[in-house]
Amino acid sequence: MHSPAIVADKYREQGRRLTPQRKLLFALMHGNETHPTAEGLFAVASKRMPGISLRTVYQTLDELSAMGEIQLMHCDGEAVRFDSNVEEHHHAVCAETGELFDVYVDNINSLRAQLPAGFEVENVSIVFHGRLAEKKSKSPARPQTVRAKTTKRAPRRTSRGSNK
Amino acid sequence: MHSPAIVADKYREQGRRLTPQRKLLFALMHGNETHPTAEGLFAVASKRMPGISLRTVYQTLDELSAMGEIQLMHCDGEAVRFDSNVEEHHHAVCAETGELFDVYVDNINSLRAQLPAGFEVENVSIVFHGRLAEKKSKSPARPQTVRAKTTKRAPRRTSRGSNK
DNA sequence: TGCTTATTTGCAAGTCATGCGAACAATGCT
DNA sequence: AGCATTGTTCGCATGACTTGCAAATAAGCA
Repeated sequence: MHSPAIVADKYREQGRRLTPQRKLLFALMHGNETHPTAEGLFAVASKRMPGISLRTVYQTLDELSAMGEIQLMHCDGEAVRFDSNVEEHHHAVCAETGELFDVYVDNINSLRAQLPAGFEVENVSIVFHGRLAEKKSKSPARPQTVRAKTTKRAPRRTSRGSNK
Repeated sequence: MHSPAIVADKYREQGRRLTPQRKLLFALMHGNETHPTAEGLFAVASKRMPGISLRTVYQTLDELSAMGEIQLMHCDGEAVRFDSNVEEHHHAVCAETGELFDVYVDNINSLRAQLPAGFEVENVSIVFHGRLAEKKSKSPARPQTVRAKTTKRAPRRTSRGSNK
């Protein structure tokens, strides 16, 4: 996502108005790597601007995504998460914490996939499910070859609806 | 998913009862490659057994997934789809029709991914988004190299809630 | 056949999102 | 600055998809 100033310009160019709510949300999303849900962002925004409406958060996020400034990301059956990173990238989800990380994969084209006849791929999304080992060493992330346990994918549980 | 007879045995072994509803649903899911939603399966089941409850369909599907006979599959923000294929495989979604196809990828381990430090991958899920070209030739699906347009991923729309 | 206990059902309730319209406020103009 | 115009915000209603619950049923067994 572009800087708040640039996004503001794009807004103006489109005849949209710059409200305090929008300014706040631009700032909160810029450089945000937490992949927040609307509710999550709303919670943060509410601290700085009590009274802001969840409806406005949804609305602004929708605008930003329509403008290509952020991306929507559905993970399992959870609430939509918003990603300020619009570069081509993928994700890793920690089964422990639910945290979501950006992952860059540089050789997607080398995948050998048995696609249906006549299927034209427009884009591929890859999600690595796993968990963060108890952080012992803190070696920086570096390219590595995936080594997924070749176990059958464990039936993941859905989880929308009541959870009381 | 195993044959209805085998699934029935597993049910009996677990002290579960064999009801007509369950038998029907076993039969409908066995070999089913349409990745139906609960509502979809309910619609089909209702024809053969008017009066069957959507609640029962959900319940039976949950049991089957808990027993590892089927898998849950979340695609974008849509309703959960149930997959009778529990082998390790992936999916392709047609943006045109929403159809979902099984895809086998044989060299996932060769992906070069920049994962967070200390992230242990348990499994990877890959979804190919694209569309089925107007079926002109009908050459059988054969292994091929993915050739995704390297365009930025188009912001996909979420779509739950009203659609009236 | 009669019991015991698992199931089925229908409805209420819950979560995440969007539709809608009235009250508000950013902009542009004078 | 004052005012009109029209885009925005906000709260509530509505909607889609699921799950919780409890009463009514019906498997499986003696």
